[in-house]
Amino acid sequence: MDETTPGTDPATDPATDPATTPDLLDELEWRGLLAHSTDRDALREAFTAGPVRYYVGFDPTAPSLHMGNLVQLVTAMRLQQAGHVPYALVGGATGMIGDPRDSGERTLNSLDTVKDWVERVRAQIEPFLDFTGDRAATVVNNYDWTASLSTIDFLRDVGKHFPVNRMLAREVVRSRLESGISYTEFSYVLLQSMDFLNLYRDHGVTLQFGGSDQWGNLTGGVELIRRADGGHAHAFATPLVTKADGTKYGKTEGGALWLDAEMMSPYAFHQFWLNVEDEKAGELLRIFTFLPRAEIEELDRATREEPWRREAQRRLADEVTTLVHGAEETRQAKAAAAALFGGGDLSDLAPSTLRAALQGAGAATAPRGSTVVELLVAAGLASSKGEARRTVAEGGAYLNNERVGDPELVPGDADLLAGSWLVLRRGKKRIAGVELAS
RNA sequence: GGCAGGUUGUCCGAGCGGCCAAUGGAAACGGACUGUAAAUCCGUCGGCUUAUGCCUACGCAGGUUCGAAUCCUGCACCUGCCA
Repeated sequence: MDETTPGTDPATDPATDPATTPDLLDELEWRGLLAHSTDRDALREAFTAGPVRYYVGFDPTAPSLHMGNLVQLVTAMRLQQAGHVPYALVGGATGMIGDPRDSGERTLNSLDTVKDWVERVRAQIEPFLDFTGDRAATVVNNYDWTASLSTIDFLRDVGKHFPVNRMLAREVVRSRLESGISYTEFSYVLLQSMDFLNLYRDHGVTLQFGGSDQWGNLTGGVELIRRADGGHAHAFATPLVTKADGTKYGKTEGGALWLDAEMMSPYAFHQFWLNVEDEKAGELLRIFTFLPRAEIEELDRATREEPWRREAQRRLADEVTTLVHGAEETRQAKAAAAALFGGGDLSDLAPSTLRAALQGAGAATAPRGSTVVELLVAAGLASSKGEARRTVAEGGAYLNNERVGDPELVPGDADLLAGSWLVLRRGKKRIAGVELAS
């Protein structure tokens, strides 16, 4: 992460360019960020009345945040840039419980694991927000006010405000009644609602947003503030980002779209956005970038009229990768892709360019004398020798951009690029470098 | 606590003594076509020194049998009905 976040660019910063920036609520609406919300007019009024303190939570369910969380991070940035005050909550407590999901009961993580993930998540969140000035962000951890809470207090002060019949009516809960749901997960909504109440009381926070799967938890908090304190708070939910066919993103390439560079290289991250379907490019530009309306509409037009140029995808990939990994990593990812997908002869590339490209795409080492099958496995392009053999048999294996027919082929010195490198490819897009140990 | 049903490969879901590494669908992967897009069509889809071979796998542990995902016993978990 570096300082090249779009927020620091005056040309795209809504807060410093009020003349071209419509009302914040209109802006969120235009970007398709309001999947659900409490009273919109009330929310609009609150936004115009003055700085709103708002919060968004991140549960440590993994060592890194992912694409779904990025929607919230970027949205939090938008609100801050529009003059409102962010509170980012890390779920040290809620992460110990786990919110109910359709796929079934979660496995509880240990306290140590959750604590470790909390710190990682906190570190990931911080670069996205501005911690200076009069709208400085604050990071809070719900473990701080939950850990010492007694069961009796919890049941009297919080539980009393939750009618079980209403809780049972929730979509997730209903869907889980057949397959089973523990009391622990069933109670999750109480914890998150209590978070909102606490932030409302102690920090004057009056708005919470989150993913649309959180809608029940968001309204739970609004309800609780009303019942417990007679207060009025707002909530909105961002849409679930899906592929053009409605299925979830991140099922390819072996898992979720992680923000952590160790878990997903900036190159792979950049490639993901670059390969987005035409129909989704505009939507994703609206959600994930700070490009102004006119520019996005121009990119929409480009996609419609000259889809093969993929201008929208290129711009999307550059913007989002820069936001998450910084300008330098983005430059390298692009350079790597240009070198590897350039279509030219790989041996024409300068050794330094090739090496840098392969480092970005993924590099491994293997002993000399390895067969193509062994190299594919070493490069991580196949998970077993059997799979590697199959790939060769299917005509999907390439060595230095040449299709390989013999699984037992042993590359010789003449095949080495930049001294000791081989470029392995599986299919059209999956590329990795292997350096032969001497 | 009682009775009934269930637990199969990444997921869903067949199989109900040998022909089962296990039908089918989805996902995924590869090819063709393209634009590193979508759709479509074709192929692949447990592992291994590629083998009329071995290993691992049908909730867990035992047992019956020449032979078990399939039968028996115990255990665990899930669901439903009754208390």
